[in-house]
Amino acid sequence: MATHIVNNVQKNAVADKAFSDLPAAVASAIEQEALTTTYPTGAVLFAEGQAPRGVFIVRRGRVKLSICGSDGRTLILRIVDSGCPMGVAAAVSGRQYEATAETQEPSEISFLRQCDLLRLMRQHGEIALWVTQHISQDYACTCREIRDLILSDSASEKLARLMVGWLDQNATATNPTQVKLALTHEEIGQMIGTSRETVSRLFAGFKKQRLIQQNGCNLVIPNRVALESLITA
Amino acid sequence: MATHIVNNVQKNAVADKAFSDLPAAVASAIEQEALTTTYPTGAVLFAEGQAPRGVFIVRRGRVKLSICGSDGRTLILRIVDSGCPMGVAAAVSGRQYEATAETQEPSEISFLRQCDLLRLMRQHGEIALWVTQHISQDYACTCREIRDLILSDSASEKLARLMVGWLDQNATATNPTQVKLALTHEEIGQMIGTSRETVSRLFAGFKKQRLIQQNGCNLVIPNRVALESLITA
DNA sequence: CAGCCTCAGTGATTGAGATCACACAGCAGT
DNA sequence: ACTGCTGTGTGATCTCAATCACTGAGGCTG
Repeated sequence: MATHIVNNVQKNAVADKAFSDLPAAVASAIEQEALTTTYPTGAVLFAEGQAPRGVFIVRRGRVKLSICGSDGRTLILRIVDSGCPMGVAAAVSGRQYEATAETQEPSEISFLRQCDLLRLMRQHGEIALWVTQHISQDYACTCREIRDLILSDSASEKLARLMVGWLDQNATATNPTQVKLALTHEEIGQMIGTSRETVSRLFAGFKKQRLIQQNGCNLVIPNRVALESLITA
Repeated sequence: MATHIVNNVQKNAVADKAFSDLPAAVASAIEQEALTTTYPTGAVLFAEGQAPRGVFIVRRGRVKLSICGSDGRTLILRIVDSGCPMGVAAAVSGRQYEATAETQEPSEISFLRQCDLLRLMRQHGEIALWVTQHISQDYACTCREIRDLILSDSASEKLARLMVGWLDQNATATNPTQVKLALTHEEIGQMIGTSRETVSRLFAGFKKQRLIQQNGCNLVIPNRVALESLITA
């Protein structure tokens, strides 16, 4: 019973976060239309190239957004967590999904059908604006991604960049120098566009240089500035 | 006199193209608010990192959209031509411009202030939708860009991809196997993320393999299929 | 416990492309 | 003609990371 209550509290908190920038009435309009489901790890919500069916909103869990080349190589665009909608651009434009969304852990996902989304957008200007701002956010994020992949051809710079990004996300945590490492070396490689082996070697190198320490899945970055100095170099 | 008339005709045609998906009344609402100016080659309309001032719409000419790394290297996202709005995402979200826009030839550009754009979006649902679809189009385009840069680490594959893209844009031309080469090798390198010298060498190689012929700024691609075979390879 | 996964660490080799360093062609201006 | 300037073509060298090929470490299941 206790856990049940806790779950409800969490759900509401997440809902607030998801639609925090919308009037409550409008948010509940979305809530009514959306269908929420629980997925296991590794579930594919939608795949690159599919015709859009609607928008998925992460309520709980983490989802990996990636694109892949014909040669099978994968690039992870970003990891999406609670409160973020996915596939908005595709749903609005009718163009095919630009990426593949796959759950990284058991996740609770809300789904809003394309036609319902468009209708809601027409009815409520605020929703249209909300959608637009989320797309432009995704766009900006993708531009940063592309920049980080190009402006640094040294793999160590890319890794340093990624880690600094982790620190930024962690700014509010109790221990801001520590991040939970929820990705395999392979996945890290897919985020920065290098091979798994290179990531292994870079980790070893960073440890030797005392830039990072690792115990289990906890990554400690004692000296952020030192890491940042790798970036401009 | 004759040339003057021709110019007017072109302008109208362009305007039609720009707002072809909007009701005429709404399009003219935009026209009224927008301020059209002529820029020389090399003018910077807005730069990466600047606070957004509004949307720029290309009426005539071509504009280069690029992002650049701290080390000075540049990546050209795309070349924008008549009818396309630029900086929409930034104007809508209030986030800084994600790229730099620079004219590649003398160009006529309309400018719509951010506040006017937002007001128009609120007043006319169609404009909001139009904006949203343009952003999602930019997003999709950027995703393709990122894919093409990653899924091929051989430079020749990237160049082949780029050229096939040129052919696609040229589908309607009188001679569909011929494209006008309006970019320097340096710029081509910036589009596919390689050095100028590599582009030179690749061109030489392609000519030797009879994949392309070049006289002046005309590029003839006699055998599209052969070029495409480089891509999956 | 043995067998079988997935991850991680590390050496050896290799190759593609960056970089440096030229030479040259075309074109504008004084 | 002389001087710049910008864009191009090409050789020589070098460096970084991909790739191949292992060895282990830990976790799960039968």
